[in-house]
Amino acid sequence: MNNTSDYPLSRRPVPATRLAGEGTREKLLDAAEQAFADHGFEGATVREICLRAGANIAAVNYYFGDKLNLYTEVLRRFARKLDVEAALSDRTVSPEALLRAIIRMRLRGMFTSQNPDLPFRVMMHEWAHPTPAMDRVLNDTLRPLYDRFREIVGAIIGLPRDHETTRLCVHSIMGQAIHYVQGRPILAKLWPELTMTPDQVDRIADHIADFSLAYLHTVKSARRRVTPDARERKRS
Amino acid sequence: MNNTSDYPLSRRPVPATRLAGEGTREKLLDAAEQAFADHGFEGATVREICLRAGANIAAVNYYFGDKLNLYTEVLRRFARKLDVEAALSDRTVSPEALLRAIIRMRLRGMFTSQNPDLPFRVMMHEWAHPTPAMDRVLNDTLRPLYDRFREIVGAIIGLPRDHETTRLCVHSIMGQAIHYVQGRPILAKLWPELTMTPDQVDRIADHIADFSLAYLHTVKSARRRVTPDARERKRS
DNA sequence: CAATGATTCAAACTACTGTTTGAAATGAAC
DNA sequence: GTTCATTTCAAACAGTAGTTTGAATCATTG
Repeated sequence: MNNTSDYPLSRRPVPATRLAGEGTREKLLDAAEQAFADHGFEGATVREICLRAGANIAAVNYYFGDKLNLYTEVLRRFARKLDVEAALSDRTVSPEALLRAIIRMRLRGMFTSQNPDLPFRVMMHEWAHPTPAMDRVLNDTLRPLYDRFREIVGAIIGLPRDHETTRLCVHSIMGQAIHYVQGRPILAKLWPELTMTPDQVDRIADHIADFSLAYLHTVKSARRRVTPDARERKRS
Repeated sequence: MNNTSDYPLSRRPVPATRLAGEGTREKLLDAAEQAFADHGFEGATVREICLRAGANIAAVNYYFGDKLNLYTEVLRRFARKLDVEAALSDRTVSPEALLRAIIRMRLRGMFTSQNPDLPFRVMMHEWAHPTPAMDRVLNDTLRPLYDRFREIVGAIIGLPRDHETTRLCVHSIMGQAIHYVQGRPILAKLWPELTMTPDQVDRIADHIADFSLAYLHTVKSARRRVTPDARERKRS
């Protein structure tokens, strides 16, 4: 009764013959992706998800046990798509170019793909209102990306990825990008011309890269001017 | 029935003698501030607010008609505190110093004041999940601050406040600061050492100022190198 | 003191949430 | 065609939300 981890009891044997069944399970996941991306975990309702999936209200509990398990499954599916982030593994280009490419890719995924970047939108909800399902995804998916991103930025400024300056820079960049997602509703009112056309999105991405690299290069050259291993400048 | 704007029907005459009554109304507002700052509009419950105010569950409806009106009133009260932003009006110091002071003040208010900056925290919830009450506050309170901030940044880079570059820079700065508020729960897991001590908060504020001014000064000098009125650089 | 209006209170009401239930439909295997 | 587990379904359940109600309390006024 307490154990929720192994839910689809009836589905465990996988009786080698199910077509319609697997269909609604998949449809539920698709509908749930959309709903959770739109309204977050608490905002999305099981009824809405089932309605959009063309399934009965009891379908969620039948296939996933409860809403949280469905949500966890959605996060897991997202994780599989996210973690094979092609650009993040490419070590042949300069870290500066990599940084620019990552920023652009993220923003494009958010605003210009035919159906917007659902994984990222769900993450944004988590960012503001974390759920119990977050811990696992955080460690499995988000942290590797975060660590890799710190390495890239660290490479640009010539500091280890654990250095406070590196982390502050990483969060400055993340903050800029996330801002356009998190604050979209209010941004639209504060800046009506911001319609997020593909052109505009690319310009925003370039701006964030330019804006950030200006400081990163400052740190880099400041470090060059001092003797290496002298890490106690900063915080004048 | 439809009109919700003039609710306290029974309170309109203000019969010149009410002490206990005004007391609970004020207590409700105080409790609501805290609750809305903690959980946002939807997350906060009327029952919790009344409990914290030591009032009956019906008190909210008696004094404010409904939850949304109470919330609007809270936002209005915040507006009165926010809009006389001392630092924002000071035009004697350099815009750079002003920018730095504003960033520091905001972050300090968020993380180190004895009771944290409730207005700002409520705004952060609005930022992610806007409510119908937002429109009025947006125009009355947030937009003037936003416009003034654009002027300050515009003064630094020598561009009008409506220029796209100015706006992009403004949002880059806002994004950085908001990031530490919005993403606090997840930041705490991604970066456990970030305990937001007063020292650390000041260091973050300085970093955001340094990070941003690096680019702003780039734009300024880039504009100096070209003939004035030539606005069509940028977006190489 | 009686009366009047403002305020408080406990309880119920309505609506919505996630969840459970038990019967009905489905479809493959014998 | 019967059997059997899987899947679907409508309905109800339990819990919580905001809101309403009508009587009880209180304070002030005539």
